[in-house]
Formats: sequence, C-alpha cells, structure tokens
Amino acid sequence: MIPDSAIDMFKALSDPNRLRIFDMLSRGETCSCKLLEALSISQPTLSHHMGILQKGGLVRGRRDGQWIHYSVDPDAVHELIGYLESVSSSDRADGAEGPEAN
Amino acid sequence: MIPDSAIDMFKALSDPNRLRIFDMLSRGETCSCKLLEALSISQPTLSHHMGILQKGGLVRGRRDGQWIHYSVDPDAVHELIGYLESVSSSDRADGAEGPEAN
DNA sequence: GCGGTTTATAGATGCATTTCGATGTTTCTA
DNA sequence: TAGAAACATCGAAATGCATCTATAAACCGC
Repeated sequence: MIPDSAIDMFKALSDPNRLRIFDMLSRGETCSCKLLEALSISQPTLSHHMGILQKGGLVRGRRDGQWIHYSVDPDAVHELIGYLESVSSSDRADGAEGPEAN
Repeated sequence: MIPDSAIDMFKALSDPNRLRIFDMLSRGETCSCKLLEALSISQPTLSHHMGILQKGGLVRGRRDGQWIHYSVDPDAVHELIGYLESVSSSDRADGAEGPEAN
C-alpha cells in the first residue's frame, strides 16, 4: 500500500526551493539564516516552505534560543525509500499478482 | 548534487491520482482502460497525468495497436532511490562536510 | 476510404500554491 | 521591563495545476 505520508513527502520535495533546502539539510543541521542566504527568498516564504517540509515529516526543527536549526529526519527518508523499493521490485508485498500477461 | 530529473519525478508523484497510477503500474504493465476503470477521472485527465508521469521518466508507454500499455521504468525509480539514499547517509558523496558544529 | 475505438490536444474554469510586504509573536539580552 | 532579533501569521497578487467538455488525431477492421 501507499503510505499515507507519501503524498505529503513527494509534494514537499516537488518545489525547487524546498528540494534545494532538503539537499542543504542533508549535509548537516542548518539554521534558517544559512538557508536564507543561499536561497534569495524572503523570510516569510522560507518559513512557509519549512512548514511544508516539516508537515511532510522529512525535516525537523530544533529550537536553540532565537534560532531554529533544521535537519533531515532519516526515518522519514527511509520510509520513502522503502516504498520506492517496493515499487521497483517486480513482485510486491501487498497483494501483488505479478506482471500482466496481455 | 540533485539530479535534474528529481523535481519532475517528485512532482509527478505529488498528485494522488498519479501516485495511485504509479502504484498500479508497479504491479505490472497496465493499459489505460484499467486505469480509467479504477480512477473515476475522464479520459483527457488520464492522458494528462500519463504525460506528466512519462515526462518525469518514471513511466513508459508501449503502443500495441489502438492501446497503450504503461509500465514503471525501474531505472528511473532506482535513480530516485539513489538520490534519497545519498541524502539519508550522513556523509554525502558530492562535497559533503559532515554535520555542523555550531 | 469509412465507421468505430483509443489517445491527444485545445480551451475554459475553479482551486491550490508560491510569493511578497506588513504585522504579530516569541525569545534573548541588557 | 525595553529593545532587538528570529520566526510565524495575515492578506493579497500572481501563477500554476487538475479537471472538465469538445474536438482533433491516430489506429484498426471491414
């Protein structure tokens, strides 16, 4: 079956700015200031995107005083990988019936 | 680096109907008629979605007379898996510098 | 070539999304 | 408690997207 969260995850990664953010975070925990420097978008727009990434579960924020440090949630990424692997394997685990014969 | 095709792939999978189609195709080659039966959308809408899935590279169509049979392209899926695996691993292959220390 | 079937395209419409400036809220420091 | 900095929310504008109907194009059997 398709995980409930898959749509939100794919949607979160389907925007160029968000995918760029995701990619930056994959290199290590990063604060908003660094993201703002790199992305040439406004602060409210960044806040909006971070909300979508967090709602999708792919990214977590850790408050450190005034700043928030964001990082990728590996478990969420692995969940997505697991689903894609189940798709790419020819016989699926949830009621598969193999390739069609027509 | 982010693969050029990643955005198109994520975008292709970020719609409920397209993800459902993708999931159906993962169980084996399927013709449009079956997809139309399962999805309660119009034929032009299905054609639109199949175009997006194919442009993203995730799905291929094979013409057989009047019909077109669609299937998942495993290479494209593996490319996406590869990217996500590079993200979830702590040290990345393309100029990573590890977690921040701040 | 003709009628029938399948697929693609065109045009329109309503909804969602991205983005911004302005403003509010939270948090630390003095 | 005041001020400053970071972040979130609000309201609005612009764009994008999913969906439909109508129509065209491709394909097959006769």
